Amino acid sequence: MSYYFKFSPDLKSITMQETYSHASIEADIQKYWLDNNIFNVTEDPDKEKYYCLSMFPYPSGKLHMGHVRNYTIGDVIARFQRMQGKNVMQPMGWDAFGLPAENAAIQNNVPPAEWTNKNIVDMRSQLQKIGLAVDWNRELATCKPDYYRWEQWFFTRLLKKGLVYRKKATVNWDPVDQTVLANEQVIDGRGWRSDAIVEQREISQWFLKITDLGDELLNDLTQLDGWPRQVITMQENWIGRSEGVQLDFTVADSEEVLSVFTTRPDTLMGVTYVAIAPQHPLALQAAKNNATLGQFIEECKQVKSAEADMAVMEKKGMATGTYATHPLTGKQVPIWVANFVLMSYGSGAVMSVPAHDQRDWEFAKAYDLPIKAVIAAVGETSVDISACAFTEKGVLIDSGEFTGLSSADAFSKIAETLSAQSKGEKTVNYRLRDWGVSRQRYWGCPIPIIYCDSCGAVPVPEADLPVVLPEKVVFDETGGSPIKKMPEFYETTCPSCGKDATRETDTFDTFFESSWYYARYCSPNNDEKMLDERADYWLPVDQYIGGIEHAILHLLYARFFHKLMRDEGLVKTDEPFANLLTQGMVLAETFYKEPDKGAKQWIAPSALDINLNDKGQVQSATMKTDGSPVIYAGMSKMSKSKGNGVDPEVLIKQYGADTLRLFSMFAAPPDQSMEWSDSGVEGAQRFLNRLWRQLYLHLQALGDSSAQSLNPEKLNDNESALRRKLHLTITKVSDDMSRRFTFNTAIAASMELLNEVGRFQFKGDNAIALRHELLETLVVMLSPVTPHICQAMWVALGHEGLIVDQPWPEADESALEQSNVELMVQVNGKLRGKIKVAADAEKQEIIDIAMTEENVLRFIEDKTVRKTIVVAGRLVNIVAN
RNA sequence: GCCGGAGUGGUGGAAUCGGUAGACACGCGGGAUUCAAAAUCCCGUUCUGGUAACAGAGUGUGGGUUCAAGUCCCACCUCCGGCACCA
Repeated sequence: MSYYFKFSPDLKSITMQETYSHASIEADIQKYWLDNNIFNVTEDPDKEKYYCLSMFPYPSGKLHMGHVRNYTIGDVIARFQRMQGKNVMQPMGWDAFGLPAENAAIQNNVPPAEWTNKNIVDMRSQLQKIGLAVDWNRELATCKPDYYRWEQWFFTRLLKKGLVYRKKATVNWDPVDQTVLANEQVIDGRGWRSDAIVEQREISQWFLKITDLGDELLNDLTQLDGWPRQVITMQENWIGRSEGVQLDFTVADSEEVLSVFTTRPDTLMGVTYVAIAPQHPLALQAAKNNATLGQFIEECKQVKSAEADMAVMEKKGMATGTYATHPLTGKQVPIWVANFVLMSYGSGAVMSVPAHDQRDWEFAKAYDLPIKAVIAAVGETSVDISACAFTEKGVLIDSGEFTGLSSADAFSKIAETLSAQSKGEKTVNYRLRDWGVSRQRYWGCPIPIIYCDSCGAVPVPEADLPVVLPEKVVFDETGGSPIKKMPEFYETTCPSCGKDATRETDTFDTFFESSWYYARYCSPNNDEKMLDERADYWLPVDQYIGGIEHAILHLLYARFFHKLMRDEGLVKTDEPFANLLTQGMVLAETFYKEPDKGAKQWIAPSALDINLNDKGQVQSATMKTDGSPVIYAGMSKMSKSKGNGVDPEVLIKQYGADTLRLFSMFAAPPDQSMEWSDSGVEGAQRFLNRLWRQLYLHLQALGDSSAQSLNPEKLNDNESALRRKLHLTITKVSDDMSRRFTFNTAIAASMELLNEVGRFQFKGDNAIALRHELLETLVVMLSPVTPHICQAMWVALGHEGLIVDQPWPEADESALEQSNVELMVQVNGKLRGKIKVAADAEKQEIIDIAMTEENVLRFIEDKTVRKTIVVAGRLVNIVAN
């Protein structure tokens, strides 16, 4: 193998050839970084710390472009911050529990642990080829007992504090495979393997009281000014704090009470029925003597409990035949079973005011229930209750003693009246529901609980932790959890009384692991404690980077967990992530064939000949194998199922990591989706080649002599303008990198500058010195994005050591000054000319010059000037008619 | 359905605080180099009219505010993300 150039092992010299080859350079530099622990960091109280974190990957076995994009964004930020002089920590690890390992186990007959561990090895080596500035000493995998033991311990602490409880909740039950299915395993209401109609089943599960911290989770969002506005809004809406009244309807001829929450107690006098969930005990009771009702309740079990499914399904209901007593009027209203009322949300019952709630209105219309208007519009607006519900606030009518009150007054008055009679109370309610953490799956962290007939649910004592998940298991076709069939796992004795007892076989939701990994990175290898004082140095995370799809669940659970850890004295801050950057998806072209019968068959673009028209659009595509035509389906998310993914490992081999990184950062701003383009990658490579060649030619011109120091005073006008451009570019790139995170425009500005350097005639030693400043600065500014080639060029420029330890360039204010500025001249808002004026010209002077501009005159000569507007440094607008 | 976001040339995108629409790149067209090709370099490239200068139109659709709107306001259309057991 021949090397175009070769580093000396100490990074002290390089023989630069005319053309750039990534092959040897990248591997050499990566090895240097790893061997010399360049990115391993320790706590240094004298330096400003910077914790840069990208969401850790699920070890699927194959790196995809989404990963490359995510980790490159983080890496660019980490390197940039290090060049700002900060003590930067960028860790990496594995979100290693989860469903895909179980699927692989069924498919390939490999135990999930073995499959996962192999994937981690493969993916680590793929990740390292991207050239990330990662401290690999901190690596963790959530499926290792030394990680998950701490969340088991923490769970038992929470249990003792009363923040954990057990209640029944619905799951998707596959009656054929006799197993619980994840939502994604239910397709059109059927089990993905068995094709059996899935039922909703109620089983006992563990919950964390996230609603206890609802107010704090909401209020502390105001601390997160480094988060995108949209994510804050989504979290606010998700938490959905509302103030209302919790009130009781008594069930006629019974001791039972139906407790309901309403945000509109002012409409209480308009209640004409009460709706309860199909699983509600009262519904089940009523069904005992009512076969039709029983059948309806059975049907309701077939609707998936996902909110989206609930929202679009047909609203159905049936009368129970029982009645509830209105708390104020004492009148009887019918109790209906409704398929849209969730048992697991609130008390499983709602009061219905069809006149003033659209969903209740539609239900009442469908089942011919009475509609009683109790709110009238304020002012002249008339309300037609027969067309739709009137949901605004207004003035109470037909409401007995409350008639005439405004909605706001009635809210308090009715709440007081209920309270005085002990029938209700003002309450704060959240849309947010408590976090169900039980999963009936194998590949997860065992929930550390032992069930004893005498003592109940007993937490596993600290000394017995961790409860280790057995890794040598055999999966059967149904996908049921193997540990549920392993007596050697679940048979145990009660820690309290010593009698025979049963271990919990459910495992934690994998969001449990991802809720605190960012903190554990700060205290690696501590087998005495979950976290230690090192976490106080690093936390909070200064910059968190990950997919927008995690905007709600993961980020909310992690914020919640952080507050729980704070209350336990494990961390000192209120919030885990000071700044958040949400990256968009990676898209690629998709093609499919549509067989006569059956579903679309997706074809990988690599298997096709794609014909473009003369405008470069996809015209048609045919199979490489037999020339048969396929259909172009536009851009969609890269995925296995659509076969439109590209393999980063192959691309790195072909183009190099720098080219791939450069393209990923250049193609779109990080928060937008990014379209994959083969020719775009080639364009990125061309740019690196041009940069390399410019530097090569420059160094050739210099020969053995080193560049003179630049004398800015002696530059001619063109040279000064070019130098001004350089320092403007420094300002722009610095802002793009640190504040805006628009790496695409930072790169574009560097390209623009290099284009000018290529066109410029540098004559004389001082001009050559200017070119040296230009190229050297470009190399430094591009180094966070393309660290390998820039390191090589840095050495070629005659420097020793690491470019990542160079200070970031600062713009020279004196280079930015200019004597003349160009202004646009508009007439009636339309651009008609351009003028050059002195930078300090007065307004009148500018207008006078603008008025003499030939093309401007054409548009104003037969008109009267009514107004002139001068925007400093930008434009002049002359209003004339 | 609910919550959040996005729509700009042939394409990805730029225009940061209401002030030059289309930076930068891809693609395409033309040229140079070459025996030829690849690679590289140079020029052109929103649309319409015009040799050109220039003019008119133009940022999903329809209205509005303003000297000035891709940017602000109202209504709508389409696409994307999330909706609690995919991660």
